[in-house]
Amino acid sequence: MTTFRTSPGMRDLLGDDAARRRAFDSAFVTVVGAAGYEQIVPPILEDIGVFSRIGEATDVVSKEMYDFVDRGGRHVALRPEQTASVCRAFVEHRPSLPYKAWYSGPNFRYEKPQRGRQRQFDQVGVEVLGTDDPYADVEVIAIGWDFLTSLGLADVDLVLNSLGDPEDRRRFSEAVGEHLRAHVGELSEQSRETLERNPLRVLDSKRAEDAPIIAGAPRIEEFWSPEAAEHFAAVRDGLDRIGVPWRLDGGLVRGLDYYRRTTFEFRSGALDSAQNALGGGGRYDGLVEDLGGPATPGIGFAIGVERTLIACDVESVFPGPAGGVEVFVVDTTGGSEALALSTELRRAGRSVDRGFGGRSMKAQMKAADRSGAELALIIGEDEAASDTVTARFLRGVRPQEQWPRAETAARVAAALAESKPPEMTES
RNA sequence: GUGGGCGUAGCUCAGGUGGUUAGAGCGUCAGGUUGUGGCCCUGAAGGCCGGGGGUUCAAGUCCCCUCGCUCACCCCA
Repeated sequence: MTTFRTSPGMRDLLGDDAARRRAFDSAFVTVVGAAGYEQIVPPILEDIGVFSRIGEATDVVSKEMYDFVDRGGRHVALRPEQTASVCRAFVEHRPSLPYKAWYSGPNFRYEKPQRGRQRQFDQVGVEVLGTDDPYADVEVIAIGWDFLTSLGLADVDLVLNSLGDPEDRRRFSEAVGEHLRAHVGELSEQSRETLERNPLRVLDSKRAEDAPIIAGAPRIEEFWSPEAAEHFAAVRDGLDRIGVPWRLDGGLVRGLDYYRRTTFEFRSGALDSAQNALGGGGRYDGLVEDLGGPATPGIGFAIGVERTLIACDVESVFPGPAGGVEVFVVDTTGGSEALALSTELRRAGRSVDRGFGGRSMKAQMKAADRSGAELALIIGEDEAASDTVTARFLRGVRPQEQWPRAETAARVAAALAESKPPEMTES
């Protein structure tokens, strides 16, 4: 018999891992919901043209796309990221401005898998379309920062840069290319290859032999237009105003071609430097137009879920919820009593589990213990005959009691209310 | 895509230079307690040793191929 396992770079999330993933989402929703963002759920599959606009020169588009021709002859692809999809949806539906949206879901890139780099990976993110206000940049960055902080992460750096306007970026790229080609003999082999494809990305190199040449390279700020410089100054002032710490890095060049002006990255000191980016984003004022829409400015970020959870593990924060039920029903009369009682309690709003298969009381009690339940409700021959249940308290010293069957739901409610600490009231 | 390391029970791992029925801890199940979990004790189930081929009287162990994971590079979240 052949067995199957997950495809390379894809994995199952069970039990606690799935619960943690859900809690991660919910922490994100708390932050973006508080800022007036609405959810968008674009399809996972799009016409490949949607993603080509990310940049034909990028690896993400040129080498890593999961694309195929469907039965109708359409050339489609699984999304490698979601910004392009959101912009396509924006053009298709034209929501009112500014359009502030958040998303959470899987993306696909055909790469060699590694820890913190899956072929199917989840991202959460936000996009703001329709305003070029620098304080929109600040809001977006602050949301990312506050979200990571809310998870308990402490060892995170916000790295900031501005690529200027498209013309600035083009001139800068040219000047950098010129400089690097003048020193091509001193560059590392990898950087020489990168130079051919995208000179700016050489600035990202962390190899020691490249450092002196990079240090002597032209600096981006010399190429900023007055407008771009002013925009970036406002972004930095805004971050200072709300106490989000940042660090300038003129070498920050993100992987996708559509960025202009503000770019940023959240880096974790808890991860290896090769994969220390938890997420990042920037301004992409031309993308909506590239997708056939009206000239519309945009800014957003995406945060990698798996990688961020690894950082949480290293920092020992965000363990995720414990799970479990409140009540476990033990039935040694054959199971129909547990069926009836657990259904009744569930309909009354309690979380209840029970055993199957008519196992011994000892086995059922073990299961009750493992279920995490506060309370075990036991129905044996005696209880069935006397129309009662035995309530056994699993987490404390309270002795077990016998309750009239008809009062069970009310008694359970009272017992659970007593064992829980009083709810804190929001001020 | 390139190179290194590693694949033994559900999980974490032992298994010098090849040598009968492949082990431990944890977990699971059952019993010790003929109606009571956690602690303790006893027992059981559970592996074609990632897959295929080769060398050998004999392969978990050596060789080749392959798949997967992992690390580095590349790239990126």
